[in-house]
Amino acid sequence: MNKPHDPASDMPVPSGAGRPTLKTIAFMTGLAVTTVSRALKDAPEIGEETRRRVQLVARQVGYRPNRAGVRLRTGKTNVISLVLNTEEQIGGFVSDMIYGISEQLAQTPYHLIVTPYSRNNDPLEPVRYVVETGSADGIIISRTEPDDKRVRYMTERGFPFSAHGRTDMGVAHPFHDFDNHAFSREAVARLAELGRHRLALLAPPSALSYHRHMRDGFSDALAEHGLDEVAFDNVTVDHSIDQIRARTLQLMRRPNRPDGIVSGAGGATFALVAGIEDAGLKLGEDIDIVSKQSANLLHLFRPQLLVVNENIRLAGRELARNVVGAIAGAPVADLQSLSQPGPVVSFKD
Amino acid sequence: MNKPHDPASDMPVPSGAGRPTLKTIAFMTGLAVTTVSRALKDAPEIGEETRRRVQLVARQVGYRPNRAGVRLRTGKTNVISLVLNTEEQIGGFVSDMIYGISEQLAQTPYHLIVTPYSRNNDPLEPVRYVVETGSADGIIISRTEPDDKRVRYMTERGFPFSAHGRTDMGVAHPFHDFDNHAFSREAVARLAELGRHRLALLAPPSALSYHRHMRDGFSDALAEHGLDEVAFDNVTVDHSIDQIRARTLQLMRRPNRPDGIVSGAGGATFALVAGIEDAGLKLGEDIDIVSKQSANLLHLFRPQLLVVNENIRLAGRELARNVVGAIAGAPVADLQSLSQPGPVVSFKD
DNA sequence: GCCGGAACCTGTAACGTTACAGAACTTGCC
DNA sequence: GGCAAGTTCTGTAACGTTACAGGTTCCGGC
Repeated sequence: MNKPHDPASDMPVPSGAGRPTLKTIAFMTGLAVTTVSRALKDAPEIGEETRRRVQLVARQVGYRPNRAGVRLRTGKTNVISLVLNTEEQIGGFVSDMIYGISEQLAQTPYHLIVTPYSRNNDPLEPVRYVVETGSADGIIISRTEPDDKRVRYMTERGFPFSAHGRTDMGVAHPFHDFDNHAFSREAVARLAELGRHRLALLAPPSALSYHRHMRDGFSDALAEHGLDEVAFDNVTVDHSIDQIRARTLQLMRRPNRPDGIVSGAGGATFALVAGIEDAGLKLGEDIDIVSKQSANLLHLFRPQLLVVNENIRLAGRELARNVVGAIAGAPVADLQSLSQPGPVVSFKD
Repeated sequence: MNKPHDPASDMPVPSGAGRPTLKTIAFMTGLAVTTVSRALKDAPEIGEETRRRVQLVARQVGYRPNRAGVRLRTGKTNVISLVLNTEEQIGGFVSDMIYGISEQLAQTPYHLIVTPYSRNNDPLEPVRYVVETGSADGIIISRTEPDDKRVRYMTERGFPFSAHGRTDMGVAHPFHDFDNHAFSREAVARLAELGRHRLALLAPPSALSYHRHMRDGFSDALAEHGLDEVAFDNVTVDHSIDQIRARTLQLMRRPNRPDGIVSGAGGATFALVAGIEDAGLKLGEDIDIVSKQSANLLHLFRPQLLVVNENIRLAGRELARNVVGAIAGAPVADLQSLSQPGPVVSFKD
């Protein structure tokens, strides 16, 4: 009666609306959908002429693979998730990070999706969500801890990720980090050079990995130069401006106040300086500060500040590169990088 | 011979690996996949008990709809795209924006994806990409222009979006904006109050919508208070720190230099102050500045600064709310909001 | 007893893609 | 001439979901 699968009879291609699919190209070239699919990804079993023909047509009609189709079939999402604490510190840290990641991903099929969590939530929660629902192929985390639940979770499951910061838990994993040990060593060395003797450190929260790095560099350099430490550990760079300012004021009123401070974050340094000036002391005379910064503002704030720049955009690029590498199965050793601090910069004319 | 579709024989459910799908729940409840799908979305033609049973099982096994499946079938992506210029100005504007959007989207099925473009690219390009590939259900744009190609493009195609900033092209569309007209009026009023007579405006780039708003508010208030304007239009808040600083120095060296400045952005104010001080002038004595800011840093920078806060996180929330509303088909009039500036804040003790 | 309709459920197909198993045709070799 | 192997293409099925078109059961009314 009726031949099954008469290709002309079952109207394989929608009238012209919508964007082109493999079916559209198959219809135009007279080939099977499978062939088209393969021709577009340069599979070996496709004839040279066919391949060229298909790719030409695909380009002409502006074919773009349907992400949902690919994702459903292959499980590959072509998405990288950046997991962020939405109450992160002052100073525009995150913008640069995102720009860096975007920059790097622009040349790949990956999209960047932002997965937030708030401070009161478990940082593992968003990671678990992404892994369990398979909503991304890889994750970028920050605020890494020495013994990090998220790193353990993803490592155990073989889920590709990259961490902003190292861990200390005996697992090799992709990361990018700034060498905070070198930073605080350099900072102390500079303060020693300036004849400062009693130094304090405004460090990151002790839960985070780079707390140790910065603190160790600080201590090592103190010993090396024979300087004294003034304890300043009731506050971190993550505290609010008002808290840092108030605690700094307290500190500066103590009889054995520091004459040099190393600050781990540019935003915090604003508050630090305010506290110092609240105490009636003068930057560059009574005390010197070496501060890390990611935005280029401190030299305008007080030209007496000594500054070390941290390039967060670069970190974003590296992290994106690493997580893409991890997805592609590159060896972990190739996916780890440490960014060295530049020189301590002075602006005193 | 063999009965077709013996439900027991064709192993409908994978052995236990992977996460649960509708099929899993269908198998567990003994219902059809269709029924399960409907029960989960509270369709009317499902029996009360069945609905409860299905929902219970779904909750127990931690069912989450496969986004790719939904997307492929319905075309709905459950994604909002934030289109960003990756070379945006100093000051961490974007972080807060993203936090605000995330916050708002957290209570919805929407994910946030960041779609970047660099300055040399056409701003329409990423928008076209998202619309053409259907990679999001809605878009948030910023840096809105009075006659905005992107707004026109999306409006013509009926693609849901929300703009950070208004347009002036005779189309009603969702937006959130800060009332920059009110800001500059207030700012001028305050400077008038302080006895300042010759004012300059550090405005946003003239291509952007809020340039006009801020400039008009400025001019209106000048007229109202009988003050003079000192031209300062060879530089905008988007210029680099060094450029703003240098041009400010030039400005302040002119014989008819201003004794009051209104600054449209916190980051630019840093450079502005630097330029003023380069000229040997003193803030609060020779000149007063009223500046908008989104990060809370200016009062630490110079307590003499007068400040108006702009809540970018709020803007993010509003924009997210608006674009979700637009997707849901809410009337445009409900998707427009204007944020009023707070009072001019002073920190001189 | 039969019909109409409500209430509730099922089966099929399709979204766009790719894995897999073949099919058709060519070529080389004995 | 026949057959194995290679080359290049095709067809089917499946990923998980929902739209749509039924199907079955039950009940009330005449």
